[in-house]
Amino acid sequence: MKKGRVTITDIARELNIAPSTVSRALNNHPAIKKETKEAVKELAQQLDYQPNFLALSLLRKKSNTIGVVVPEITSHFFSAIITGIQDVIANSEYNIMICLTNESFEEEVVVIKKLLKMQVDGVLVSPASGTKEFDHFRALQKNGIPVVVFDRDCPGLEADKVLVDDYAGAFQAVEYLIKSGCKKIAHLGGPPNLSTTKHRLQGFLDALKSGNMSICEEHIAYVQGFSHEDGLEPAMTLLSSSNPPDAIFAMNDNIAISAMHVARKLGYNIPEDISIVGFDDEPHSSFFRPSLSTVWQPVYSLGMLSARIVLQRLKEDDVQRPFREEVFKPELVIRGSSR
Amino acid sequence: MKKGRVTITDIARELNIAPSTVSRALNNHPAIKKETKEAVKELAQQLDYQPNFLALSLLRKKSNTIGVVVPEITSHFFSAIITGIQDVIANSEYNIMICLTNESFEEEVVVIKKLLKMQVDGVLVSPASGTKEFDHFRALQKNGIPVVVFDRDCPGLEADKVLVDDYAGAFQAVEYLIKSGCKKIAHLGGPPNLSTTKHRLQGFLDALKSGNMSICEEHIAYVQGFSHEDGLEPAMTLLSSSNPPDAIFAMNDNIAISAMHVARKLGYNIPEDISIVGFDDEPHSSFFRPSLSTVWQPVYSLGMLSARIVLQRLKEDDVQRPFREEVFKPELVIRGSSR
DNA sequence: TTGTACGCGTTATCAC
DNA sequence: GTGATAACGCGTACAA
Repeated sequence: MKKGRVTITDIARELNIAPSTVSRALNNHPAIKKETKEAVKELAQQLDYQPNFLALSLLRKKSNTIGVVVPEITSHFFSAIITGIQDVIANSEYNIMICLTNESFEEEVVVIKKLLKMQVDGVLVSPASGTKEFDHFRALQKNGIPVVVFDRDCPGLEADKVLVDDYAGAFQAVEYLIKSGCKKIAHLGGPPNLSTTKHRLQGFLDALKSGNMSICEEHIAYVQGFSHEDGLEPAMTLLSSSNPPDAIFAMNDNIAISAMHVARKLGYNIPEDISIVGFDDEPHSSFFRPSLSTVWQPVYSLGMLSARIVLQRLKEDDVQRPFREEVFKPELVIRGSSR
Repeated sequence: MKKGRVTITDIARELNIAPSTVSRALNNHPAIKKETKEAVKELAQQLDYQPNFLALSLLRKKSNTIGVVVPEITSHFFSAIITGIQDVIANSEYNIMICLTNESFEEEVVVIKKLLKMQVDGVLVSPASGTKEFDHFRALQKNGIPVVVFDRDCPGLEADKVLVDDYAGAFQAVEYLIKSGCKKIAHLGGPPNLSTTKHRLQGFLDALKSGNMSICEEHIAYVQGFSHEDGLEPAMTLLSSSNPPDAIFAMNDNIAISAMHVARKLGYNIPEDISIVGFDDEPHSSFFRPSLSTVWQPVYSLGMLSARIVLQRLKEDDVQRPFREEVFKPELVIRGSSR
């Protein structure tokens, strides 16, 4: 009973039986005398015996850990997804290990290597905005580690995927802006490489086309990142031009809020002079004045489903089921920032 | 070279040497022939040998993992702290395991047990709002696991602590409100048990006292949680009473924003009729109209310092240095929601 | 019904 | 300089 934790050997010695018997008793092995079993269990309880997780992991070649790789967690978007993941995993035998890439491809590669070294059993990943190659993910798969991609797609990578129909969300938002009478609709897009950026842009373009509106190149701008600050300059360029738009469909709520901020500074009335629509529906977005129209995404469900898919893969083990691709439908939420 | 990962035994067999020699070569043991060393390293590289983390952990009785326990991560506050922690830990030999308690004492106990079972080497924790006893944390310490408490204090628990001077922050905010001419200052406090709630309340009370203002019980209300929704009803009660306040000092930005929302609905002009000050300085707070006056906290630094302290404890090992208690100073940020 | 022996992958210790 | 051996804690095939 010294410093170290109590092991089955300690219990065995105490009871004058073999460690293996203790092991069997603890694991409810059928062929074990009721009395020994009870004696063992009682002593184990009394000594507060805890099975050694590390030893079990080594023995089973299974760390019971699932890696979760995300660009960042300070936005509500990813933190809500992670909460969904966590709530599912917490009720399983697994633990999750959250890794941040800070939107950097290089850091992502490092993190994946780390997870590989740690022998995680599965990985959930939303790639960094700079990630164009996916060989690091394939390296996981080659080692038998199932990979589930969520929110941001990895084109060409064969894996389970849980995505959002960004195209439909964007299309719906822009279609609504057209119907509400906007004639010059601009788009503040995200980092160009991202699947979400591409799909939302395409939804924007197709909605314009289907509404017989002309597409004006100068009404499309891109932001460098996803924070409020990243939206200020592009919004300013857009709104202070000689041919300003009368509506903005922004990549996300932060950017939309920056645009609102800039628009007001320039003397625009919202929504009278300009309509603004965001994407994500962050909790505080409805508290702005005017409250922000936006596209809601089922973030929590997205996290939960991603986690469930990994757990199922882990259960199947060797069975080779085809990859799943689940696509959630976002929903337009009309509030005060648009006509 | 079948499914399993390549081990030092594989390399040893290939080279007709002993596994222990391979181990020494890989670890740059001084007494080892240059040629064997090079041969081993080359083959290891070629075979993409990865040391087995699990085996090492078992051998060293050290998981190289640090547990991080927080109530939630959807607020910017905790997610920014975690980002700070992660940025420090990422440059060490350790990994972090983030666990959410959802502000529940019961879940917190479960999570701590899990971390104990996983044999984490250290734990960073910010207790749930319902946590009043700390025996589960003491259980960690008894097992030789250093505990660092951050942001929310655990009174009576002997441990390293990284806190914020909530009292000073609150005092400063309320003192400012008094100086700006407010006569009836209300407080929207948090869940009563939390150290942060208590200290901010005390700062509020003492500032009133030092300003020779009377303290009006009906101008103090409490919210159940920290989201926008939690602030609506208490704010409504406060503002629709027969004796409404002309200023509100709120527990955090979310609650302050709810109060602004309610105030506007009731026809108040901000800040002419009522001043509102929050706490936290969330990134979007400056984008509200009027922009929110609030108390800024050095969240990222708080996370970094907490992580550094744990790392140092882990390095010291057996040395019994006295516990540290670091207190960060918050800063009042005056913006448009106050006179 | 229970004990013995072995292996999971690695390193430290003791031989040679 | 290098090889054999033990040990970390556990589960299990095999033997009794």
